[in-house]
Amino acid sequence: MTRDLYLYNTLTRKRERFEPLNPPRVGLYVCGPTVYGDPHMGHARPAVTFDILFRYLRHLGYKVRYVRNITDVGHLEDELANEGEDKIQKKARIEKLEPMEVVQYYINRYHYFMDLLNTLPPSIEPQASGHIIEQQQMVKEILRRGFAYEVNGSVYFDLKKYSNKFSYGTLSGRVLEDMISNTRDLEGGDEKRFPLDFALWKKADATHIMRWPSVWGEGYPGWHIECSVMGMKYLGSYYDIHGGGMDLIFPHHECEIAQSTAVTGKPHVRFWIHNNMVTINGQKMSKSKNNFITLEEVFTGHNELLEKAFSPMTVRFYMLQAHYSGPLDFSNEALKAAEQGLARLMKGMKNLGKLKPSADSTVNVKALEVKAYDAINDDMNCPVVLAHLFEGTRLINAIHDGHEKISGGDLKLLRNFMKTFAYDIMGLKPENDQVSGDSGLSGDLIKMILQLRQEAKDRKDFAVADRIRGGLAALGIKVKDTKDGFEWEID
RNA sequence: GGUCUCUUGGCCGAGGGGUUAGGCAGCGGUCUGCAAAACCGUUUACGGCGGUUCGACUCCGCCAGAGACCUCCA
Repeated sequence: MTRDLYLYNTLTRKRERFEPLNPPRVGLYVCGPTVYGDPHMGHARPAVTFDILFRYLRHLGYKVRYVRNITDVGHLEDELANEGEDKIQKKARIEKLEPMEVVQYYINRYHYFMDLLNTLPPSIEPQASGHIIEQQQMVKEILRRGFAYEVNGSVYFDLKKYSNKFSYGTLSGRVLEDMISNTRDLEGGDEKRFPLDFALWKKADATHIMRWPSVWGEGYPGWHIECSVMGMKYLGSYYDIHGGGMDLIFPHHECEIAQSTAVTGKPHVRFWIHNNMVTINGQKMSKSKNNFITLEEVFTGHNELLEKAFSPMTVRFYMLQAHYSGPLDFSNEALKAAEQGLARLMKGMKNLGKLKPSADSTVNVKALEVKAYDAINDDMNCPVVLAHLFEGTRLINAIHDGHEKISGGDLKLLRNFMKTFAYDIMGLKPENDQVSGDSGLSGDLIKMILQLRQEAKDRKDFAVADRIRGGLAALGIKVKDTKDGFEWEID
């Protein structure tokens, strides 16, 4: 019934059938944030993308270990030149905080906003700073195997030596020779034997705060080593899936592959999956371009590009309306459209509970379910899944209005289908449940006032009825008349 | 400069050689004291020029435009 799941593998540039290496277990590693700033729309994309994958793999019955790292050390401002400050340390200096204070603050922020987006927490969320010893061990092992060298207390990966035995650049489709001729700045760190060599361990100079003792002296790990180390520590030396933003393909993931391969002699990941970028006016949204919009700004509406606040589910829905592999352009209009669409879907979900079964069905629920599975199995085609959920919504409304009939068995099937796909797999959830207030004094007061308005309407005193409606509207309470009474909601 | 990708109707955004994506907006309608909401229905789309083909928006070539990576960024 569910058929096979196909995923696009960056490594082979093909869609491949997914099969766990060690069923029923699945190992999923995703690159998490570097915690030196507030999470923005760009961080939400991989979080949502791989949340869908996590949810769907679990839905298929796999025991998934989902590891998403936190980078809290070693990420320099300028990686190639091997200089520039550590991102965390820079923030700490500016804000006059302990580096770990910065880290903790942004981890908390990240968790808070990811939770609002209804992404499930990973099984393990390892921090680079908590795995210094393991990283040192791996660096030692790479050294022992002759794929690295030490200079003045720093250790660099020896790409020339590596590329004699293995090929570097397969993930990003690059050829080492081309890269040499095309590298903008061949000068870079003078300690390196070869310009494209990258740091595994860096000596900490006198001003560097984040430092750990090692056999090479006091220092800190290079950026790429943490993912090799933590992925293999928790998922084994060869695991199912590694995900992240496509901007990480080069050099981060390429270096990760090189490090892991240097140690085990083999690649460490079966499927590489990369989500595309969130753009704004067609340009990538990023820290360095300073064109990013934080999730807090979106959720509060405090940004000049936004004319109002948008809810977390609206953002989630908006992301799911595009396939993860394509760019997604951010705009107020797109979010507004998503908001309306989501509202329609959620109203359908609400009507679903009110449907009454008939003796027979005039709708084909089974076909709908099959199509939805086909869509999600086709490289997580969420836009098409949503299209089928809207088809389900259309059916629900038609049944609700008496244009179609549904049998008891089919109704059960339809409820299960809609809930499974909308809630369990797409990870959507109802929001704003203050409608038709049942909560507290103000809710009761509004209800009483509306009761009076109803009575005025019943005796055709529309002047009074309109005055009440207008008065409530001025207070931000929107009244909607229904067949058998009224509904209200706070704006 | 190198490598790669993209160009779909008013907007967002799927898709694939011949058969309805979907959402939003617009328009028409149902309902309603009015309004709002809701629901139903609905309009001409595939950058340009060639080629392959019985048939291409879908494959190939060229041109134009946009973008990504080649420093850090999800």
